[in-house]
Amino acid sequence: MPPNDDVLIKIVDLAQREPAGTLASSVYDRLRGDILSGSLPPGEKLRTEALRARYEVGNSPIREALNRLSADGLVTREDQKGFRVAAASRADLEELVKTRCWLEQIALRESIANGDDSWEEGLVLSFHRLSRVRRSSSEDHYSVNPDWERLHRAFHLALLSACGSRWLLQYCAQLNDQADRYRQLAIVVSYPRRNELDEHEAMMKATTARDADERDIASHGAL
Amino acid sequence: MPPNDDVLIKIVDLAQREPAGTLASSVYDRLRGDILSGSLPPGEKLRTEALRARYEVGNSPIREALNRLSADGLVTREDQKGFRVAAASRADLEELVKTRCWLEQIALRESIANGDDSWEEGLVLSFHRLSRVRRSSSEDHYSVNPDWERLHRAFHLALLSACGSRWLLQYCAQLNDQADRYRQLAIVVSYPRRNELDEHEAMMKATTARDADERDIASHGAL
DNA sequence: CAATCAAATAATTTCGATATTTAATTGACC
DNA sequence: GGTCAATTAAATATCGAAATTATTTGATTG
Repeated sequence: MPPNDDVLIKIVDLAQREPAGTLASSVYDRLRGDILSGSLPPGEKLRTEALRARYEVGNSPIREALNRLSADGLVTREDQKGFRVAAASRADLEELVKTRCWLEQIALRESIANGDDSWEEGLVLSFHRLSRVRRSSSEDHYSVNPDWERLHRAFHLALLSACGSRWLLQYCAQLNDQADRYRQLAIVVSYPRRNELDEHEAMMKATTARDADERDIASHGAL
Repeated sequence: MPPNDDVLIKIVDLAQREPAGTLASSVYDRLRGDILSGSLPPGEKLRTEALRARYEVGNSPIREALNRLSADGLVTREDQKGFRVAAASRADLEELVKTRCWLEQIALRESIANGDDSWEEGLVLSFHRLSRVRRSSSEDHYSVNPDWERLHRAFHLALLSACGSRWLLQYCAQLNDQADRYRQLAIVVSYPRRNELDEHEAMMKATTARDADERDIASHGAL
């Protein structure tokens, strides 16, 4: 079983996403982005009609996207009552952070134990890409830089990509999404102040050195 | 935050499922059952037309069900190429078992640490219900007993239901589904020979006694 | 005979409209 | 004035057909 290469390639290439081949997938991507960025706030009712207007497609693709997102946990669905953006609360966030810690700890441990050369290469590559873009797309005030967000996500998943379980990897990705959303929701009030670039470099170096005891790696960016 | 009660009630009432309120949900349930039971084998192409005939509904509910199932990992989707029942392989099974161990270990540990009285009650109730139905619906040869399957699933999830993370719980449920499928796929060749009733009772007693060291609990039924 | 290209066929995806269900509003009655 | 029932309005869920895309078939050519 050599899933490492497959997974790695997939993860690394998460960095530059290909255009969606179908309307439903395109709507899925855009809707997902709008939820993660917070431009569709938690609890917001997602009416077919409004979304049709927003994304300029028929109702079938909308409905398909919503169904996928509801299985992802970004949208809630109630039979005969339609869809809403998933709620957000302090309690949910605590649950989320806790779970993310549990799972990423395992994934990182296994990744370090099993990672091969191509994993390390992917790691270095991901880091390099991440280090070349700015956190904010503006200089003075913070405004979300989509490139950075994508590369940041790719870097984190590259770390875990050799854990040997597609299931675990997928779950970590899902929890990452959720955490991203909370970060976006919170970010308007606190412009990031840490030196994240250095943090990321340290993470990479510690990891490639197989230094599993840097356990706070997993908790980095837990909001 | 008291999510325990909500979750518990939800888990316990997984035992008797309510009728689906919408066609799409009904198709989702039936299709899911047919995949888990193996009557739709791994890799099988899922053509809209064939499913329309099989479940006697229109196009839209089928498609919605398939989209949800694909996010659940029971169905694979490729843009412009339709849907298939998720593949099954020895390698996948090993990955699955490994992941299930990791996650259930955490969930059980946390459940034992956090579980309250109502959790224990739910556990006893689930066990009682499970103990009153037979593994096989026939006496001499094995044939799947849907009641047992449902109650078995509910019992396992009741064990983990106090883990304090809906995410983790959902992941465990998902992995349980996958394992169920593999069990069904394998079961034709090996009629179960263990005394599962006793096993389950031991699991319950060890757990309510807060005996976290019975670590092989988590690996029970790992196929 | 193998390979390539084009037409025909089949399957997926999408749309517009209809039927059903839920939510809101009105109006009567206590 | 408030509550409940009936009616209206809105939204969801579903259908059947049209449009787009993949696959197969068959003919032609090197």
